[in-house]
Amino acid sequence: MLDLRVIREDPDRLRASQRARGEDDQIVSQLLAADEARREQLSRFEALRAEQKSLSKQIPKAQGEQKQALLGKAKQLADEVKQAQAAADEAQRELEQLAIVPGNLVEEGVPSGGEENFVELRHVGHKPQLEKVRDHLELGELLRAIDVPRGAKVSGSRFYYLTGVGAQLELGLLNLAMSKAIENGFTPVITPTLVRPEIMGGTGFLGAHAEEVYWLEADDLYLVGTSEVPLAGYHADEIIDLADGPIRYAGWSACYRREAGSHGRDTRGIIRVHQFHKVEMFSYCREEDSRDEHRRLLTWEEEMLAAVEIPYRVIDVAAGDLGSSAARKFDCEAWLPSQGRYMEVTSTSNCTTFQARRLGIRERTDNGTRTVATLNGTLATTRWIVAILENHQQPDGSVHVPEALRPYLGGRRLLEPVT
RNA sequence: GGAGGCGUCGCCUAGUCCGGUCUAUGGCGCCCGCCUGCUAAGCGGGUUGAGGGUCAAACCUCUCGCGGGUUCAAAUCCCGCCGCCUCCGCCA
Repeated sequence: MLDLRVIREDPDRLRASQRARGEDDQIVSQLLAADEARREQLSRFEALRAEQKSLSKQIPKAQGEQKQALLGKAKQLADEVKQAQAAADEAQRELEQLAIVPGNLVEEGVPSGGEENFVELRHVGHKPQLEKVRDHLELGELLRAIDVPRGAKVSGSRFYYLTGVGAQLELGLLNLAMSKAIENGFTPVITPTLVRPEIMGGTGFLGAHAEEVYWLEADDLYLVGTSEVPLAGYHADEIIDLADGPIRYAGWSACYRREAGSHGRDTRGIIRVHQFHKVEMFSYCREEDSRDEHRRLLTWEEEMLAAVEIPYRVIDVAAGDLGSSAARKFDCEAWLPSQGRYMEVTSTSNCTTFQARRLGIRERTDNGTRTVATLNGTLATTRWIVAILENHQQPDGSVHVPEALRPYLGGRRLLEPVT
């Protein structure tokens, strides 16, 4: 949700932001009108209510006929107050419904356009020179690391088992990510993965992409698609202290996605699955610090990619592909030898105050409180195994283990096919 | 799953039975000022948050876990929900 003050004071900025996203800027005028209407209804209600209050004070003192007269008057006034309140509530609701429509104000410098209009910022690492390329699933099966048929048997399509070195690789990768996060000052957190509707909605995941989210009807709980959700909810309705700098959490969780709109995409292997694990960085900071914090999150992501020796590129995601809550988003995409393309492995978003406003996360200032900024970024996920297997494959189907992961794989430098 | 108890402005707490004088009491902590060689103590004032309003104030509305209801009037009565605690049952 946007700050209404921004809309009042600088509607043109919101119009420009809407256009950059490729969305309608008419909404801005509608918002201003709704805001004005709400203000009128509210002041009418407040005036009536004040009158009612003073009348209520006179009643217990009055006697006999005078009291009866006051009671009659009060009763009439009570009806008016109720009507005025209903009108004010309605105006408020209308405003809120409009206010959730526009996405976050796009940060300056974001490329405009849609999904394909991203800007490549840099390429890092070297693509492997391979004569014969096996894809991650073939390699995973040779290593007895990935078992898709049994995943499908037990749970359906887009489910899988990680077995043997596959399970070790996953645990190692996530542990490495956690260790690095802790070194960088993050507090490690294992989060709930079932959350209430307010939290899911407050984080912005029940908007356009509600279809992506699993919902447990019997309990009215949602399965999170990322620990960003419970980490954003962690300080919901709290006033936090940012005097000593950003508050940083590294969340470890299972993630669940319905992948409802992606039939036929990435159907092979474990690139796009319903359940995976992720270590997610999450920062709370002051709005004016959020740009710097965003760059730091990106740096930490790149350090992690360097640690597992994967070639990647960094892209600056275009305005139309930001999703509603991000003001800017950088993705790191790993090279995928089997497909000759890049695949998203991290994504870091600066949500500025967009999420925190809905969730009521503020800090104290000299005159009152104000909404903080939230940011998130991926540190490692199950999908990384795809990039690790493919980029480190050897001609015989074995896989080189990046040095940083060796401690988690019994010191092994090479994973070899099981015969 | 069963039974009972609880939720008040940072923390603790009075108020809830019996609706109006609650504009929510007191203490602790914190902030400002006064006083006192320093410290401690003492004295006076302030101290939930949100939305309006103002140059700034004053001031107005909402806020006693959340939502609804009854009433001229709700912290107080009624209903629903959420959370916490105790005991019992079940369970990794």
